[in-house]
Amino acid sequence: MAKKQDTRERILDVAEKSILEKGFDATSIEEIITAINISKGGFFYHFPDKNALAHALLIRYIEIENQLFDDIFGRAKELDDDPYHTMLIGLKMLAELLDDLPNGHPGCLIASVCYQDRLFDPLVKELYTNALLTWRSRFRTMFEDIVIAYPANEDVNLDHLADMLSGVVEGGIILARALNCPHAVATQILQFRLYIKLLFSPNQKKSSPS
Amino acid sequence: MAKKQDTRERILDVAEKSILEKGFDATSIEEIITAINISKGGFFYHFPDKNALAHALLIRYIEIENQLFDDIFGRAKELDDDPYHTMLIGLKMLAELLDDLPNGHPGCLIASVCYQDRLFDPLVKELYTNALLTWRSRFRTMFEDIVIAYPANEDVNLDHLADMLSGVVEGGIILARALNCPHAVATQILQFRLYIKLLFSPNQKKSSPS
DNA sequence: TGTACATCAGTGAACGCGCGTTCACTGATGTAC
DNA sequence: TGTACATCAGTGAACGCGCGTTCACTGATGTAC
Repeated sequence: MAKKQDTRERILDVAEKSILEKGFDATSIEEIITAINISKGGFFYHFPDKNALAHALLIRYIEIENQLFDDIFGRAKELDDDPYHTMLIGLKMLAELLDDLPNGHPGCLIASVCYQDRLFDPLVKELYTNALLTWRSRFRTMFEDIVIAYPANEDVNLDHLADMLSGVVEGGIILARALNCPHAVATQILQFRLYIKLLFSPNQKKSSPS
Repeated sequence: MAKKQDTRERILDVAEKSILEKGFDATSIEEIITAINISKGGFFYHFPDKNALAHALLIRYIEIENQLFDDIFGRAKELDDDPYHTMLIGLKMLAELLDDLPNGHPGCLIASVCYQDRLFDPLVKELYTNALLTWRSRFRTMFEDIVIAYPANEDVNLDHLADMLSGVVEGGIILARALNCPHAVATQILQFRLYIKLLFSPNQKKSSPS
């Protein structure tokens, strides 16, 4: 039972790594079971079919991501509970954390899967659509708190702003991979942080509408 | 000969569409030739193997993208050759253009391929790394021109800033796909535009260092 | 404590299907003289 | 203008390999009495 969970986790680990490097279809069950030394039957004992693997992988990935956001922005709030500064601290911590990963961020499962969405049943797409909507409302709430004390220097849609964090991370990961530069994720988050800083900065005049 | 180019283009068209939906490995030669009614031999007359297809696809994609940037920012400069305003106009035009596509942006081949990079030979990776570096230097040059007349309100690395345009577009496309919202690409570009606007805006005080 | 049975976490052989690639051939068009 | 030959843009059958999935079986552990 401890062993059951263990084997399952090992399947997920090695599958995730391979999927991020080659995509879902090119990741064969054969290669997964070879890597962790079990038989085909062993794999199908844990997952009814290959699609269930994608499903389980995404659930695990989203959970970890949520935990990470909870931890980071929770800690940021402890350090300074002014909403504007909580956000700036959290973003800096997020950038640092992603920059300190040994081999850089390995890639986002959501991006990988959403560029292959025709391979999966609609349940899988629903899974990551909901995750993105959760993140939108999480960060939107934080921006709403900011706006109360720090009116934005330009008209801005808070949903779009909240989505931008997810978008900048996804884009940063693609830059990191394509440019062979793991630091790109952190530098892009810091660009976003600067945008937030300027947007709600109290010590500048409201600029004229464009 | 007109026909040769025609068949080749039809292969590329249908392959690109499928690759953006399912990924490279899951896109079979069988399905491509069925879609455009040629035989297997017909496919292999145009491409020595499947990898050559990816190569040709990327070359074509990058060329089109370059042309698009030339057109948009060239036109923007015609409208207002002050570098700050050229940039703001170009970004708005880019957002509008991507928003007007009938079914939204179909996806970025570079993102698709870089999330499956173990499938390809190093030449393919080199191709899109170079493309990204080209775009970096293109936009960096534009920002250098801006900075002369409009000193930035915060310290910023112009390479990172230039990369951010590519990153925001990539991230925006992922948001658009994952949220079923084609407009996300445009809204994210407009967020980036607002960042640029604030960063170089002349009518605000320099804020204190963080 | 011993025994019978059930469940868990797999094994390993077999299957049929679809894939990428090869290759001998072909009919239409272009070129040389 | 006619003929011979070359090239172009494919056809279509054949190949072997690896894939996802099924299934009868198994040995270790847990549970009931």
